Amino acid sequence: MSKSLPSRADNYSEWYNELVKRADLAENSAVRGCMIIKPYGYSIWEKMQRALDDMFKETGHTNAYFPLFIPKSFLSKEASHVEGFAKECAVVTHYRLKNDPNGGGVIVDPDAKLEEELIVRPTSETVIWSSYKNWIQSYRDLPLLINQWANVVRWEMRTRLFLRTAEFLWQEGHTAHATKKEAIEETEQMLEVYADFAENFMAMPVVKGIKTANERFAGADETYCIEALMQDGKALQAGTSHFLGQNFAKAFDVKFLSKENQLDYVWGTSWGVSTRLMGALIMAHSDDQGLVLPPKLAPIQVVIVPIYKGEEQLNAIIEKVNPLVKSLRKSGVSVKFDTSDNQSPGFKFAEYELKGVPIRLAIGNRDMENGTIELARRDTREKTSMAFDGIEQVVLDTLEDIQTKIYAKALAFRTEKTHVVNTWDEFNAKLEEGGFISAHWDGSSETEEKIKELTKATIRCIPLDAKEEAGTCILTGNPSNKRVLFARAY
RNA sequence: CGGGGUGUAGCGUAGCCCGGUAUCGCGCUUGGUUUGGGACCAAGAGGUCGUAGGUUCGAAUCCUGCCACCCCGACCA
Repeated sequence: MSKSLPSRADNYSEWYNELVKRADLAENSAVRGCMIIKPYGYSIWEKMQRALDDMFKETGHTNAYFPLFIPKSFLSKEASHVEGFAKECAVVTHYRLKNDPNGGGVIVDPDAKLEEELIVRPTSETVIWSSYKNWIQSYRDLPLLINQWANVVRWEMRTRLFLRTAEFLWQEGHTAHATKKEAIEETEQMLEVYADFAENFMAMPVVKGIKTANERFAGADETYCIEALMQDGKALQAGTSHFLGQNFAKAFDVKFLSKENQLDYVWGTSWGVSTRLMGALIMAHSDDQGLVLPPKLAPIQVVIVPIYKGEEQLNAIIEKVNPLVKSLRKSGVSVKFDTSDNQSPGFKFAEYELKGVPIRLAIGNRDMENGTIELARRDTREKTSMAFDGIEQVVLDTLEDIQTKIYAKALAFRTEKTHVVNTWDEFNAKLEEGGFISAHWDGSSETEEKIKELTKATIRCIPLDAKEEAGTCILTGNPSNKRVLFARAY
């Protein structure tokens, strides 16, 4: 294994792949397209889960669990939904294996064919709505606010660790409401939750917007999304929140009796974020030295590396550092004091930088004599020698500062890479530079398709904060009343 | 699924054109010396050369099929 990572400038995707593996986040599995999330990677995901789950609970949702398998018939109930997912579903056809009578290990027992094939869920709207039918009779049963943490399978052609895998972990919220207004409010509320999480925990700025009809979720009336910009100038859809209208209620016959004794279909939403956020997190901040993790999601926030000659010095350092470790932990900081002696300090420095540990403290004999300790921050790679006394407060402040600074840096990058263009030539020129392009579009699917065909750029979203502004479509010259955001995307 | 490429120890590789049972580095084990930015010395362990078949006295090497992975397209969170 060579020591340094491929650089982002040389080969961005190779840099990404190598980083995921070297930082011990994940690796490919024996099954094509599936990934093994390793302990270090999983602990980041767990931190994301915890934060999101708390936010879901605060907004009134509860968790439940629905099965992995979906009867094939369920999937055909909502027409556009099937169309969207049919091409990428894994199907269970048999329930038993047997020994090959010809000797070659086990084979599928042809006598064990299922009467109705089962689909491995690509998403759970159908199973969940078939249950909601039994759970909802009256307006008093509404709203129904449920979330589940689960794995889903979408048989993708080309996969990349975290960004697109055949099986991935996610959460999917599925809610049912008495009124359209309330369902839309829920959809918008969850989009806000996602944006809040992305910005305040992941330190990743996002654009909130709605998808065009082409990019909409299969079965939704409206898809809201958060879009982030990666360091290579490509956009990444980081989360979606769908207003389902009455589509699934009609498909699964979910009706309720209102206060006015009127029978009506319920209104639905669904919303999800996945382990793809891990990919977003990696690409948003990391550099050629390795991961850069926001303190709020870093499994190890502070690592302490002792530098010593002989056991006596090590013991003195341990004695000095232990109280610091204890008090930092008491303040809720996750600390690793790495006293292992099978690696040199230099190796440890490089290793913890690769893993994105926000703060490194190094203490050696020199510091012991001077009453100092060295603090290195991962985001800027600055090292400062400072007084040992009072270091705890400095660490706490620095963690907050890193969280703020990496957000500011990512935001500055996005601002710099967001181009407002008015002509087709400008559009193409800026597209090559990468980034978001804010331009007028005539609102037709044909034009959107045409632009995609010509440039590989898609409309990421119509930003929620887009101003009313008269203009002409970048391609057709037809009138437009607001700008949309284009980019090449993951 | 189309076009291109690659499969040799845990990882990265040499050898392949020109057939004779595998090279080097990292990592690993043991012992010693080290430790302020990826330490050094010594001794070890580890390989049915992706897989199935063919040619041959003999195949990592030549031929054919298959599989996997990577890059570029079509599809997607």
